[in-house]
Amino acid sequence: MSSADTAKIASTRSSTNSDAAPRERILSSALDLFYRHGIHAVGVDAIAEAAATNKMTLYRHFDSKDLLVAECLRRLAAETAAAWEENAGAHAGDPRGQLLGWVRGLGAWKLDLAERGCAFLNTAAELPDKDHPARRVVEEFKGRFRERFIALCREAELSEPELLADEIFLLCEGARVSMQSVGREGPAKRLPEMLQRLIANHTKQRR
Amino acid sequence: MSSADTAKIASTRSSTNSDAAPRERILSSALDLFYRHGIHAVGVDAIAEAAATNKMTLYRHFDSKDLLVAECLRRLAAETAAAWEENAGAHAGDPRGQLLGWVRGLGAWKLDLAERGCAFLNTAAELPDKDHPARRVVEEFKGRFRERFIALCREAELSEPELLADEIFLLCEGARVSMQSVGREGPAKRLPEMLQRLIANHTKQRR
DNA sequence: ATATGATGTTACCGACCGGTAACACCCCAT
DNA sequence: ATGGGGTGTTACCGGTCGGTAACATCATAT
Repeated sequence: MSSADTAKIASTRSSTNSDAAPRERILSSALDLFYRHGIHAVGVDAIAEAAATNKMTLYRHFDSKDLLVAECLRRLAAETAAAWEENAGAHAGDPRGQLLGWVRGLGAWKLDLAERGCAFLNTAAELPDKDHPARRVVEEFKGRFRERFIALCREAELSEPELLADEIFLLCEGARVSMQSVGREGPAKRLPEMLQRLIANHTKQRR
Repeated sequence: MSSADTAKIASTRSSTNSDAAPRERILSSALDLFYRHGIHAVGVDAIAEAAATNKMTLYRHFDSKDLLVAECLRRLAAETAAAWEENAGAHAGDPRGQLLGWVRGLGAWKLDLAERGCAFLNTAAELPDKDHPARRVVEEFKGRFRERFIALCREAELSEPELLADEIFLLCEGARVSMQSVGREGPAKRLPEMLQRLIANHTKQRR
């Protein structure tokens, strides 16, 4: 189909994540390659090579490529959840602070290294099959993400918490996904500003 | 990789778009299949079969699958542009009416048949190569989309038109893309409400 | 030292996919 | 009728990909 795909895939495996267990190397390499090149475009051989191992050990740890994809997303979801918890810990008992902290973190770095958009949404775009193991991870992750916003908006006693949370959710989703179409300097650049204003508008009574 | 893919692809080619020129049938069939199953998952044979023709005539009209994908998106972009023009005509000289009209149209049907999200964004997710012919179509389309919002917000003399337009843009993008992760009954359901309020907030002077 | 488990190596299979060649066909204009 | 252009049919090629088999190797624990 396209030009040389596989040739230029195995690139940045350099020093990151060496001397870890093969399973971990495979997971992180796969996550990286899937994100940068897409799932269909990355073969298991390329993953194994990037992880400094081989296809056999890959299949000893993962039953199939599909399950590997799902496992990658589970790992990414866990990392994101950990970031959430960390942010929650930094603003314990202060839901509004948590919300604003998350917004600040979004602008600081989350979006800068998201040139290829959201890994979960990209996966959903590539795997339309509702029964694919990775799809369930995507849906569960995004669902939890949304619920977390709702809970936070409620706890912060902002007005119309559900509507506000969903608006925040959509803005975040749009920002990540827009990286790939209108670029880093596009609308996503002003996301923190939008979110801060939005939250301010829902502070105190009504608007 | 997955289970039987190709088997259940050629399904709904029934009565739609018969008796048209082969090129048109191929384009609309390809657009439909690409959207529902993803680009990588749909082979040219499946497209030809869905278009009630064969692979040879497909390749007589399109030099490669990649160019077919790009042409499909060009067609979709043209259709969307036509819808814009139609909406503009219905509210001639009334930019605010155009904006609200578009918002209303969004809630009415645009999102209902977008179960697989945005075709442009899905394509970008599947084709990370910046030089792919389809990517250019995606970027150009989304860029124009954004600019249209900006122009409309300016003409409607809303406050902070650029920021508002980008917020509308991100909300729309988020809504479409969220169809695939949190479903039709998720945040996207309240998109029109969000947009109307947002526009109202930027009407008159300041907030 | 030796047994055991995890890892590396090579080769291979079957399936699918994008793309092409060669040829038969059919419709329509002259 | 007789072209000729667009279309259908079949068969094929080269390459890639997911997944497996069989065997060699290495490290560690007892």
